[in-house]
Amino acid sequence: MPTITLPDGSQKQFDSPVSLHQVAESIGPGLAKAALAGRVDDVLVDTSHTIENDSDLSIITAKDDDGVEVLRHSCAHLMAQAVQQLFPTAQVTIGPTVEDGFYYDFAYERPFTPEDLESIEKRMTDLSRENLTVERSLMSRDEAIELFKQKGEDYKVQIIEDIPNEQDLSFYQQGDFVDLCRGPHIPNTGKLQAFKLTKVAGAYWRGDSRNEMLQRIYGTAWPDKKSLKQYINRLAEAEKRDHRKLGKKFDLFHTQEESPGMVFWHPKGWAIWQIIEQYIRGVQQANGYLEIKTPQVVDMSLWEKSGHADKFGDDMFSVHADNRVFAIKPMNCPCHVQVFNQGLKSYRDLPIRLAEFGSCHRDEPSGTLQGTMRVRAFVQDDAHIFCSEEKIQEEVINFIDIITDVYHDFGFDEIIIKLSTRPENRVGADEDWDRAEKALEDAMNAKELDFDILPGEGAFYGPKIEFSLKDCLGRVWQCGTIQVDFSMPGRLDAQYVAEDGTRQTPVMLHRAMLGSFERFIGILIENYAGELPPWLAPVQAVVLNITDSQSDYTNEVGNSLIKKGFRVETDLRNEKIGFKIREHTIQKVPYLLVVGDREVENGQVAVRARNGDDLGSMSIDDFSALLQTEVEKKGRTA
RNA sequence: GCCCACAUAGCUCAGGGGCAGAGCACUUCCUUGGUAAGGAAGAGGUCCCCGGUUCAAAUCCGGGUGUGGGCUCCA
Repeated sequence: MPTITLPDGSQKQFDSPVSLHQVAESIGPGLAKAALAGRVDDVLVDTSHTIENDSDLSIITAKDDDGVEVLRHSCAHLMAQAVQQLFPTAQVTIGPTVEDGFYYDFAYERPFTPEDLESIEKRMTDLSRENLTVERSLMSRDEAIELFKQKGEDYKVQIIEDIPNEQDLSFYQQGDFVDLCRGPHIPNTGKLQAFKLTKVAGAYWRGDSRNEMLQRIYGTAWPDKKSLKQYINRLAEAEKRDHRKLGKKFDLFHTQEESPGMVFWHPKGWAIWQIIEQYIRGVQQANGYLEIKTPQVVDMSLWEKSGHADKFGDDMFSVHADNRVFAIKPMNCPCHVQVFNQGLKSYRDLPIRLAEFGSCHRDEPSGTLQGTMRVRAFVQDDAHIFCSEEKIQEEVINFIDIITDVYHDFGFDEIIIKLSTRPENRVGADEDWDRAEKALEDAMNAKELDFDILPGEGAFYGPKIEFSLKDCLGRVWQCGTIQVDFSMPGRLDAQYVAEDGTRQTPVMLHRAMLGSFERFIGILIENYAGELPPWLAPVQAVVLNITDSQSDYTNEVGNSLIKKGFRVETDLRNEKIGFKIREHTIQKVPYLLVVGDREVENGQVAVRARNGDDLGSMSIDDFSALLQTEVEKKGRTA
């Protein structure tokens, strides 16, 4: 006689064990129809699940995140069923949900083509219309192995064999298709109304690059057609913002075959770069950093000593000269230690914060390159803080203050922070790790920051904090980091004289705010969809004459603004004013200054904002003041 | 690095075993026009590279390079 407590606290009593579906029906036929699964005492179950004892229950529909998750997972099964009907020799492996959708990996004798995807999707629609009941059943491990062996599903057999023997396994059957699955699943395939297969790709069996490659089909699924459409629109919007597309459109940079993974920066792209570099330089100067510059090409022996050759040798470019082998530096840290090592340092000198806009090259695998986001040559806003262990926390707190400020200046309000702790393979004593991890954690708690802990994800030489930005489309980009390093100062003989006269090895903190300029500029372009705020815009204003007769005045206006330090161009072309306005508006120039006879006469400019607003006519000084205010706001909206 | 797709004018792209196409951009001329495209003419190509098949290859086949989407990787 179970008493069931619903999320609103109300209770229902039943004379005998009831299924979730029956409970839902007792509440209302609408809910019964919408029910996809349920949560009984915090365990997700199918609607067919029978409740025997007093329990808390919430019915899950497509309005719940869990419901959408179930929907997507079931959609993966639907796809697998369609694939096996169309391609009977295809073997199923795994089919989990991912953000916004799902995938399923198949082993098949040939790759699936885009045409295959179309027919699979069509079959899925048919199967959904058949409204097949999805039934759960239990089987012993041995029975299950026997069943899948019979079906020739070698991969499933492997999966089942890895599951401990004692537990019974649950299976879900819909029509002719049965799959091993923990569930829960939707009650019938008719619930799947809004889905689309998106792409086919290779994926290694069990995610290991030594294993064979399977065929992965990705799909997306939503509670209704409208959400699906919104999702597709969101993808289209993201594509429009693609930094590679906009980089070309706005003439910021290009790449070419002869230099894969390396960027040719054009004047406008480099202008953005320089604005950012000068800004970061200013921030660092204001916070006790000393800027340095170290060589690109350094004898391999240093990299052997630092440990890089051993661990990253494959990723390092090298050059030969004088019968020696040199590495093109993949990181700046060993060079920074060399600078630290010049001259005897006292504890009074610490902390020493050495910063470099350090150009690094890494021979990344060709398949990983992507626009300016993942490249083989990049510049980091890198710095290394040499300090005593007691100072770690203070330095980390300072850094958190600086980086939050910097991100706000760039218009990012949502910062995601993660602490990565000791990995299995590591150097340094456990007590050192204890203290370092605690220092990082305490620093973040002192700043009252929310953060996730990623156990085992730290670098081999120390724990780290990673700072990621969420852009306006909700995408997350890892940018900043601060990492404690117990290893390198010792390996490279960094020392200082302590208060008691003994030689001590400093702790080194690796830190970056933007990560790489290449990547950060790519992120900015996509976040702003190319519509950079005035402080970052490569061209802040264009002065346009209406006819040739105003060209002298146009040049005067342009030059006087350039002299004030603004980035301004003139457009004297023999074109109609509407044409010129259109072109520069498309180029996302923040302000267009139109000059006709009226303006010449009054010594003014007619100001048009990028969004089309007419700000009226004003003097050049007034416009300068207006632009200056905008520039000082940086990316902050408040 | 692995799987799949793609590579044609400066850009976006169509075409396709038999003289290489469009729109925009570019050049010249006309036009001097007040807030998102004025008009006319012209120029522009090793159809990514190397092989093969064929009377004939930009087109079909093989290899390479690059790019895109994934996988692995990302100190």
